[in-house]
Amino acid sequence: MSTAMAQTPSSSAASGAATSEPAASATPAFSPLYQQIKGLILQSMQEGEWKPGEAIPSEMELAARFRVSQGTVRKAIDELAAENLVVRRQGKGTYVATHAEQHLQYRFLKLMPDSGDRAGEGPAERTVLECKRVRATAEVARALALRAGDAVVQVRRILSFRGVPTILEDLWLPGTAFKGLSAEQMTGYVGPTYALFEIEFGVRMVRAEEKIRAVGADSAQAALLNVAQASPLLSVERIAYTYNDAPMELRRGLYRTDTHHYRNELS
Amino acid sequence: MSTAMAQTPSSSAASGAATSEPAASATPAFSPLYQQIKGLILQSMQEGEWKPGEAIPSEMELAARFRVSQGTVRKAIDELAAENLVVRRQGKGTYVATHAEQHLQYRFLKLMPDSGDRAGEGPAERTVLECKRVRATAEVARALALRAGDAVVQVRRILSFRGVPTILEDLWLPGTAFKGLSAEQMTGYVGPTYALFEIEFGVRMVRAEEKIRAVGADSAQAALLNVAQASPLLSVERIAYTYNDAPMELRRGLYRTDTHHYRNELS
DNA sequence: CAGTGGTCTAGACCACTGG
DNA sequence: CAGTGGTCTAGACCACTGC
Repeated sequence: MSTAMAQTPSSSAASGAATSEPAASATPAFSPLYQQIKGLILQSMQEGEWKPGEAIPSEMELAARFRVSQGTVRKAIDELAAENLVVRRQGKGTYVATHAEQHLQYRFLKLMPDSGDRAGEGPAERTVLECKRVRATAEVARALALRAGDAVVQVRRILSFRGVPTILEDLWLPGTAFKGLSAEQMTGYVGPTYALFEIEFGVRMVRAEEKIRAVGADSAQAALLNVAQASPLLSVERIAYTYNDAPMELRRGLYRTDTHHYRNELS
Repeated sequence: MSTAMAQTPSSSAASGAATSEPAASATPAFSPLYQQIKGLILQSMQEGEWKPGEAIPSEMELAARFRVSQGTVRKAIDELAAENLVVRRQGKGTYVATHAEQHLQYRFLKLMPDSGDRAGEGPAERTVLECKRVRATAEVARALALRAGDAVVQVRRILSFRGVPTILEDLWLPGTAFKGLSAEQMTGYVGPTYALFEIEFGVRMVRAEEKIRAVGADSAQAALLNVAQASPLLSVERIAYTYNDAPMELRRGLYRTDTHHYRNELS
């Protein structure tokens, strides 16, 4: 699996060399060893040393590589696991999380059928209405941390369940990272769209923020979703981020909530 | 538990560590020591040994009490902290979480002003329209795990921000636990409603589930929220639970989302 | 069986809080 | 200063997976 392990530039992590930095930069920043280790593991994941779905080295190996105890590596991995960046499997190893896994499939889609059984509904049927390169509007540029006018890929599609159109959504993706994304690709790919992004473009979405509103369907939207004009719909605006908190997708969804609901758990 | 080793008094931690309590025993399943400790701490919180806002014993004290190492207690508390049941403060101690704290105030209210600054908005102004004892409908009974016809307290109120009515909500609470709840109490109390529930009725909400939909305002709702009839509103149905996963509140909110939005973070 | 993650211990030291 | 939570280590053993 992992190739060479010599590549550990800051493996000075050895003897608690945490603190003493040149006082020049006003950063008294003390960060615990395990946080530094976490950062190094994260960095290796970003750089593709271990790809989504692959196993990372065992705790023992990582402890040796970073010259720390297994417990310290463990705490670093604990945090990565808590953030869903990594999945632990007892007796097997620790794996880089991926959207291409059955049980983690719809991690970002909180819409559930009122019956509560999403599995019984089968996979969503996708209809791609549009997939084109355009220039970013000011708004899209702001959301994606681009400049207005930069190239973006815009996708419009409908998701249906049991043949009933339920979600109408528009996606905007940075043009450079998603060069070559086509309607055929988005239609034909079997599995979650985010898995396609991982596999074809090497972009893994790690977290997302959503702003939810109730809106009335305009005539075009109503026609596409097969509801009456002005019907109340759930508007879900999502910004999804990759590893560095870099925004990589803006998505605006309109959800029908006559047969489904958005489910959220608070704690 | 399996170890028979002298250094691993796991059984004594589970049963013998019950110190003064009756030790509900009947601990059937096998679970790690730290999970058992977590359960015991939880139990003490439920029983009111330490009340919301108070400090629980130090890790060392708990370790002695349960006859386990500090590390094991630490892992138990780590989980409780991750579930927001407890708050750690370095150098001071570990405290039972409470809704009566400034920075944890609106833990269950995800509606944000579009400006993003909820603090700048000031506290919500509450108008209680109704607070009465009624008999549970089948639906309310199901949500609260009661029997249809059982007594419940029903509250209807409006929350306004900067004088603008923004949320219309109905609450249903089990009649036995909330005997004596009055409109004056709900109006006059300074602080989150959940803090009032904690202090006056000893009921602490620990987690909640929400089902969100887009709906159109009927004429009565429209009048109360000062919007046009059929305006799209966010319908938020919440069931809040106490310690034992016992449902203690059903709440149906209608949120205006023309100036606010429901903010959610996915990971 | 060997190798992985998971639990538990014991002890050391660090960082923060308050009197 | 003493007491708290926070970090780190080293070593032991347990539970699970696969060969």
